[in-house]
Amino acid sequence: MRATTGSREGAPQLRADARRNIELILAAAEACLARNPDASMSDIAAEAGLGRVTIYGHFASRQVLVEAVVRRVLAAADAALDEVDLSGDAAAALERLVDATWRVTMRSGSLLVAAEKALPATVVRQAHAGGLEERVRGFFTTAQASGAFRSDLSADWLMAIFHAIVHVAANEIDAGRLDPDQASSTITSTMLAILGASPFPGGEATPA
Amino acid sequence: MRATTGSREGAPQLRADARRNIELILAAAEACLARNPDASMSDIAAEAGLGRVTIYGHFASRQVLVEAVVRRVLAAADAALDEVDLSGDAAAALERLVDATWRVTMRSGSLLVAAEKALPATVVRQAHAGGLEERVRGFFTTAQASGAFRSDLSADWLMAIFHAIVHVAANEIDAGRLDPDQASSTITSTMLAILGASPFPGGEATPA
DNA sequence: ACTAACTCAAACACCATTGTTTGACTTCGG
DNA sequence: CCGAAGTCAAACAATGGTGTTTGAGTTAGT
Repeated sequence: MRATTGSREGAPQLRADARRNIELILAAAEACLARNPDASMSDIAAEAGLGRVTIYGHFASRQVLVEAVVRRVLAAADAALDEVDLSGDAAAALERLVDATWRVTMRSGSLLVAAEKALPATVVRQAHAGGLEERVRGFFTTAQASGAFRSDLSADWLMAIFHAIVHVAANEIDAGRLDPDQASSTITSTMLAILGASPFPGGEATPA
Repeated sequence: MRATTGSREGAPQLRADARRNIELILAAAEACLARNPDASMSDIAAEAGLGRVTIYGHFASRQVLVEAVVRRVLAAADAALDEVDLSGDAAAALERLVDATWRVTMRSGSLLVAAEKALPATVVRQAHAGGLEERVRGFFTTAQASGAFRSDLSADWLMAIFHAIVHVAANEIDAGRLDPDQASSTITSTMLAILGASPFPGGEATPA
């Protein structure tokens, strides 16, 4: 091996199987860490069907690997959320946002926990800040400014609550107390209540 | 030492300093684990100002110690919440409940994480179930039945959201994005919105 | 004051993990 | 088909945790 890059640099021209294995490793690491943030390199290697040493051939350390996985997942999330139409009726836009966020979160699982444990914490926040957070915060603030959402709770607080509720839904499903099919609508309903907005026509049922 | 009990059993009649040290250990473990769920026995011993071996003299293993701490904290929480008057106006009762819960949570920190990592998970849920959860769930269900809170979200979901929001508040304070003095009122305001209830007279400001 | 209870530092065995090296083996690419 | 690139099992050192033993020192209780 030349330099245990793990990312693109000059142009080492990796062989085809090497590139394929890097992909396997990243996918395996993503799956393992989503299940258990403390997954070891052996676990990941086994999941990838490769030798543990092979991983070190491409990623210099566990930290480097975790960082690569986090970047990858966050990039995918960013791309997925970029597709979401946040214009038009705020309540309808929120439902679309929740749907997309929910799908993304299902894939990531406890990966964020692994990240915050193995990374300097500045890396995690910086990676989140680039695009992802800004997009959601922008949606909340403009909807607040237009009067569609209440303004007495800060956009930061709303974002934090939003993320937390999504995670709660995942936990509740895991505990068997929430039907997976109802997760998205339950999250939307809860968020709409917090935001002080009426459900859009055809959306959630209004309480008596 | 006789039997490394850690709890009451027959009646070994511990000496005064032993009893005092057990108290020190439990307090130190509570503080350490609240800070870092992975705190080692050495960390805890240092925090208590005792030798590591002394801990093993009273608690047979790390798991036993963590379990004891969890029980202790949960008992204290249960006692604190037992003091709360949950009768009368539902919104006012909620504010009292939030206040008490917030105070309790401030002390526990990430201890619950430590518990779920070191304990068989059945122990944790069982310990929670005894009194604590039942009291809160009971409050939600009766308030829902009386029409004070919306009924289209399950009491389980509401409880989970409640706990999550309290934790979010702690994190946001930690990140410097939330004023500690406003935490309790922000939580109350958010929960009232979710519950579809109007703030009680003299409570939170209503959004336009 | 005397004894039993308790504490504690040091050293031990044990285990899981990370990260490295070696040398034989397999596969890609020209 | 041949050489370079890549893989991998085995073995290695280093680290850091848990749990135990020992033996000497300290403290409580009577």
